[in-house]
Amino acid sequence: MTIAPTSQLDAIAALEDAGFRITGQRRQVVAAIDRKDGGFTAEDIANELDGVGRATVYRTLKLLVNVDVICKLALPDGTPMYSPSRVEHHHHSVCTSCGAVEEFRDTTVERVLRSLTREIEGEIVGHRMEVFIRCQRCLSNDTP
Amino acid sequence: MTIAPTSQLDAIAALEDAGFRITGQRRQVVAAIDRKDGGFTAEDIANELDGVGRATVYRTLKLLVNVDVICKLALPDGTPMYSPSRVEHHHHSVCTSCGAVEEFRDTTVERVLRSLTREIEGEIVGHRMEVFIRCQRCLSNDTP
DNA sequence: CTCTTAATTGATACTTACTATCAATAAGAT
DNA sequence: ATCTTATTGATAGTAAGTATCAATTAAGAG
Repeated sequence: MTIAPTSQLDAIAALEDAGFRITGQRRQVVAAIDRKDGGFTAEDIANELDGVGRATVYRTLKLLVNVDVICKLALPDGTPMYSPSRVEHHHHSVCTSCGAVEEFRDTTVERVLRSLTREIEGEIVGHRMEVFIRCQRCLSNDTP
Repeated sequence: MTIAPTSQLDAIAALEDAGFRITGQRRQVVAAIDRKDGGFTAEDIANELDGVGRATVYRTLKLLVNVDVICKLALPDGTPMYSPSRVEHHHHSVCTSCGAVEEFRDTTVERVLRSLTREIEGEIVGHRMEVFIRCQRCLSNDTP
């Protein structure tokens, strides 16, 4: 599964295209996200960026979710996580031990959703699918 | 899709089987859940039950999730909802307008998960799938 | 039935993840 | 360079819990 990396420029362009102003703070948040490669929390970003207010971090993350630059997802207990969104129609695997997030695309999932159209009353407006795993690294650490 | 209703007794038995004590408060929480038929929030239960402390309501809900009597799920924005769990291996459709929750069982979903075993590194320990809908009732109210 | 003891409870305070308010600031169109 | 409106940050508030701990009580033992 090869993935074209979402660059800083893409995220900024996405905000610009959606008609939002490009501010220093938004650049900083995007740059901080760019440095991550797995999942991250809003607090991670807020703590890392002393020059940017907490409210602005949360506002910017919400914006980036809306323009599809990042995804908001959740651990089994509901703890929220964010993850850069690189693949078009994707889902996530989240390691419940270390919080590592991977994207995966599976056409079968899309097929399931189409088949659900028949099963479910009403209009499907969205979905969420997360697979919880123990990643290779954590499994290795189990039996040292 | 016919569903065998989970009764009060089932929930109490599940707690008992798991080695928990059966208290008046736990009975009250279970009874309150029994009166619901779609989704509900922890606050719904807490407000309805004046004789039971908030902490106890939250503790009992967590217990009931652990013994598989109810499920905890979430709206697209992450707002938590609970729902009685009647079908063995199921997923949820949640109406984003009115919060109505329906369970559905789709064997294709299970097949997808098995196929993901090949795609995903690490050991799958769980998953979550929610389909967001606008239910028939809400769709009807759209165009009066 | 009574005793004993560990599980459970509730009041309170605290935490996490945000959201609202609003005066001050700064993008970016002209 | 100016002006308008979006954006920001400090602060306070909300939602959904969790921790603490003394007081209570379920349920197994006798």
